[in-house]
Amino acid sequence: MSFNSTTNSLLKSIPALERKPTKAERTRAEILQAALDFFWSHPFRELTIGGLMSSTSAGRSAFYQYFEDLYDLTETLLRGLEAGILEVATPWFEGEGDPLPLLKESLGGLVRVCYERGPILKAVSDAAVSDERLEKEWNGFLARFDGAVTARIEQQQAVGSIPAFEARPVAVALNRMDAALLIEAFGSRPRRQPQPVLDAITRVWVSTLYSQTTQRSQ
Amino acid sequence: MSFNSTTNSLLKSIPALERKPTKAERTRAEILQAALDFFWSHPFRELTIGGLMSSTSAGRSAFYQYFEDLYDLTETLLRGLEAGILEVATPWFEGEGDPLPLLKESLGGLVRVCYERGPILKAVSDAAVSDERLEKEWNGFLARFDGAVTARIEQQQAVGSIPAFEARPVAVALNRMDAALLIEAFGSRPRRQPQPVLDAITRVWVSTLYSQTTQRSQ
DNA sequence: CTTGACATGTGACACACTGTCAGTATAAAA
DNA sequence: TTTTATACTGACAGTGTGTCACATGTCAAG
Repeated sequence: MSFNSTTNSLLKSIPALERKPTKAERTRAEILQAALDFFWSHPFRELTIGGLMSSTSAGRSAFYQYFEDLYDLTETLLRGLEAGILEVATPWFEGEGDPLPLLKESLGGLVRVCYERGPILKAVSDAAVSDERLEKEWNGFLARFDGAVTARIEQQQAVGSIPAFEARPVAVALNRMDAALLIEAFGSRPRRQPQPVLDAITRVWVSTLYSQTTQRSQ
Repeated sequence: MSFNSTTNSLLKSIPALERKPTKAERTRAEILQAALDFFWSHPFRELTIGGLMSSTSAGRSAFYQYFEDLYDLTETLLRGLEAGILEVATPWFEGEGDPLPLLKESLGGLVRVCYERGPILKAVSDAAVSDERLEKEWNGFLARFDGAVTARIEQQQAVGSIPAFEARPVAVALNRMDAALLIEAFGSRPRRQPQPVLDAITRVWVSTLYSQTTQRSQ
């Protein structure tokens, strides 16, 4: 009754240029899909090349035709995730007009994407600590958001919608909070309810950036 | 001119009951110290039992007399760190009177302790993703702070010093931000300046908890 | 001291996983 | 079909782990 409906979801070929995927493309997609399925029910540490490949039609050695190692594979998943997140974050990053609704829209999109692909997020961040190369990619991924948020804060500080303070450390703080919270909430089953997570994140962002605070100095 | 001044810093025996440490205690302390030294200049992933023990006076197998594996050793370091942090966090958790200065004192202490022992923090959080047992300990460690912060928020919401909202998710968000930021800032050399980190953390905590926000609803 | 008993440490082993390579099978092109 | 390039495989060596029987060290009682 059911069949694997997402096997080719990773190819994302441009419809116009569609053509029969070659054997190599199919095997590669099969491996990626197997990894993805795995991450929905197991942590990264339990993944081995042998185990992964035995859930595909190819033997263990075939893995090395497509990926250097498990971290390389994981990096591929990260790239897809980054694209997805960047897309939903656009409103606040680039939108015009009242920034508060834009921020809320972006945070809502972020939570939605991470709810849908939480295990990828968790797998990547787990894997990153064990591999220098992937760790750099992961840090780069985070740093790109840090940069974008910093720029946006500074731009809005210039026009007075955000109070004056050193933008980057606050941007980093907010982004790290997002990442840690989203991983914890949606990284593995059972996932938490998205709404309270969104509410908490929104509260912290909004009060940090858009509330007229009366912070007494030291 | 210099000598290893901290070799026995891990024993922490009660001064009154001091007595000559047995051979086993000395070896154990030597291993812990070697690990600590290691973490100041290398990430957890580069630690192996063989490498660790070859920087001590004992052979590789002796390691297993004292620890189950590297995660067990790392757990020992976590326990010491938790004690240190709990101590400096007391003011806001338990103090009486105007909560804002208490919070600032606690956050200041937190940043100071983590600046001093950042590599431990990073080593533990790195190691945790690779080992189920240590991961549980680490989550427990975080959860204890979540609980304490949640309780404190709710108590102050009851007396009106903090606005009404669901306390736990916000507590979790703030704690995860702290952890991620402190690890990133102080987890490995070169460490960042403590002051901007403290400022950013303080800003987020204070504006989230103690500023009269005018958050427009959705 | 010397002895004995217990505490501490060791070398050698089996295991699991990794990454490589020469050679084979299979798919695609001619 | 034949040819050629591509995809795949099994066997191997390497690295690190954890365990075991045995060796060595320590220290108190005789």
